Amino acid sequence: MRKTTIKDVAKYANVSIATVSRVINNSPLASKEAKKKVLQAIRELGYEPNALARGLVSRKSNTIGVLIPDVSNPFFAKVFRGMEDAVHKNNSNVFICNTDKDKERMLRYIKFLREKQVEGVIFTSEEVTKEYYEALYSLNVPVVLVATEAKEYNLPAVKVNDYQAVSDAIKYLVDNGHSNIGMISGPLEDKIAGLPRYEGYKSTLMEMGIPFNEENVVFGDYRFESGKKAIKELLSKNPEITAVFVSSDEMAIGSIVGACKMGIEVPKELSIIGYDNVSISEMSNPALTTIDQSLYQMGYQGVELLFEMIEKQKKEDSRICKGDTIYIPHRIIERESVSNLIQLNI
Amino acid sequence: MRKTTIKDVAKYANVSIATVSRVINNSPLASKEAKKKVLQAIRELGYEPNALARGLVSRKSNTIGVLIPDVSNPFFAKVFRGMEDAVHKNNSNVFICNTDKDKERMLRYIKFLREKQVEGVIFTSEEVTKEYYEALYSLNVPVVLVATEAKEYNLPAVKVNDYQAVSDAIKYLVDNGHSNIGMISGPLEDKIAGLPRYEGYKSTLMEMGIPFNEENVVFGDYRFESGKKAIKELLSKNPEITAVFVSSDEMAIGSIVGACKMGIEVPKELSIIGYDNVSISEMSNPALTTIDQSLYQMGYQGVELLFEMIEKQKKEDSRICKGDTIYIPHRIIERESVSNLIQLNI
DNA sequence: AAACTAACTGTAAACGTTTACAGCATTATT
DNA sequence: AATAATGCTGTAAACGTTTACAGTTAGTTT
Repeated sequence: MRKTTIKDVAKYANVSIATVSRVINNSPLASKEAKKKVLQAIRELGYEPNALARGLVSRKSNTIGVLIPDVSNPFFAKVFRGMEDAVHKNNSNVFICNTDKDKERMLRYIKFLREKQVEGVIFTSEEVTKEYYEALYSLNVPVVLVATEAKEYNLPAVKVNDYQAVSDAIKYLVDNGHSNIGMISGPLEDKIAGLPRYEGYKSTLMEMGIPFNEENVVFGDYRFESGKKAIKELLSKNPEITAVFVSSDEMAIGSIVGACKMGIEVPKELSIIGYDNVSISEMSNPALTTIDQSLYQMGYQGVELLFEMIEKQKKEDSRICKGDTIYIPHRIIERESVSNLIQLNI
Repeated sequence: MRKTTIKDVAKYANVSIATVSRVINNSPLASKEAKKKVLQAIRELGYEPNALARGLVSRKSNTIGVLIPDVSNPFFAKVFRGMEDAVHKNNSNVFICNTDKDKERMLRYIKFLREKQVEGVIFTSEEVTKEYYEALYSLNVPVVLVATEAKEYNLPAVKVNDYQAVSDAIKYLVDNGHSNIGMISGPLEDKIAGLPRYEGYKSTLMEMGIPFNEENVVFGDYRFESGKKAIKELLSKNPEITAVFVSSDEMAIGSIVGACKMGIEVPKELSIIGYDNVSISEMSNPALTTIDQSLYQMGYQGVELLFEMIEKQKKEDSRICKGDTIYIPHRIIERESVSNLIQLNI
């Protein structure tokens, strides 16, 4: 059963296909009368233009691609939701690609996006390796990085300043009277969210006149279970710790649960501050004090930037799409998992 | 900058575009020699076929649409992840549409999917109203329902049997010695997840010889905050309750937190069982005992079914796509939020 | 009344593919 | 030796749009 085409509409309305096309795209070249006839025909036949054909001749697919590790992870889910809303505000669509941080999947998807003639792509939360950069470059469309950056390639990016955010978190703990501060970090090989946070922790401690001690940091993989394990390890290495900065909310909640199983009460005996402000952080018991990354906004803004670049590229017909990193604001969300030692001592 | 096309490849390899096309689609009509020349040319020119043009002539977009309330909700995120994996296993792509349970958005998206020539659509977790059904029907492609059903329209669906699942949950509580069992339900106007679960609760209670009491059920909206509020309301109406079935995990975790704030210990003084087995249910404290819906599998299977139907429709050239509801298995995940009264009494 | 303009309309070419069809060697069959 | 079959190739039409261009009509200016 063939779908209704522009030809059918033209015949039905007794005009040429050019006129129909003009009406659809409401060009000023169509007369009132023609418009009326055509609109009527469209309604009666239930016509809907074929985006494939449109895209082919206009060279516009109205589609962008999003490369993201895993939408089922609450962190990415939130970021993606922001992206999606921005995409639809711009009357466009999005192909989503879960890469699982797998090289082959990533490369396959990039190829795929090319075939689909996407007009831009968002690359989320992974390190931009040389191989990835080349694949992206060959796409020949604007690329925006979200929750990651790649200064060496000069790609535009939207993220929070991790170093600064962690630094603020540590200062907050110190302001609350803590000086024996531990950390549960992501892996240091992770150049995006691992290393910079670790360094933020280390430098800020030193800046505040607190000696840095390697024993006070333990590593995890950002997930719940690893937080549960890590807190035990940390506390067994140094039971004197009164507060710990944890590199992700999920892992932080793991630490709370882990501490609880050890009979340690949060925040009375141990303060915990997380990172991300993912929705589950309000649901933990006690509710998690954390660094808000405005994930939704990060996604939204990344896509907005992408559309600006697409617009710009179209005008200038330039091939190269460079840009700086835009740092979006972060802030501390005070909930229940950090106690104020100073107040307590008064 | 024009992209490399099949013509460029043909010229470069000194063959006709038909031959190039044959090689790309590895048709047996291409000779070994031609294949070699063409492949070489493709590699050197970095050619990638244009999916828009392909789709136009072959009338295949290799794309399906997913209508889903909100991917940033962990429930849907998990379901969607299953869908996405199934889609990519079938060498296809997916347009995702967050409807926010908003009628206008839904209708707009359906129109949209039609323009994009999707070959099938997944409709998730909402009631199929007459208006929606008609919009979907006009798409003229197979539709599969996931986490919802619509017997009156005979649409194929994949979901768990809510009534049975709730019934099992109640029996489980009874088996653990509870007889004063409350419920935090979704709204009864919700024909998909509200009413059936409420009825499962009511009937099973009666079946087990426990009188049903309207006072023992309180309503929420499945979200955390409403669970927190609801448990207070429930307990104030009837402090004798020893266990409560809560219609979603998020709301159940809210109840745990709410109870805790009231100084009531879960599960020692109050048992709570949830519904969904969303990833955060392992992260609550105590970890939540719940009914597993295999969300990932639900999404995966829904998409698999959709592809089968697309295949079938292509062969039979039939317009109508009817089907039964496939109930996928559910099971009780025993964690820490339900206590066994019988064991305790021994 | 001729020439020009304005406001619209239709024809046809393009977009980048797939594929039916016809054609041409080459080999196999009579 | 003529015919048939096989294996491959290229030409051209189609897919459903957009849009440059030429054409038509009616109204305005001279």
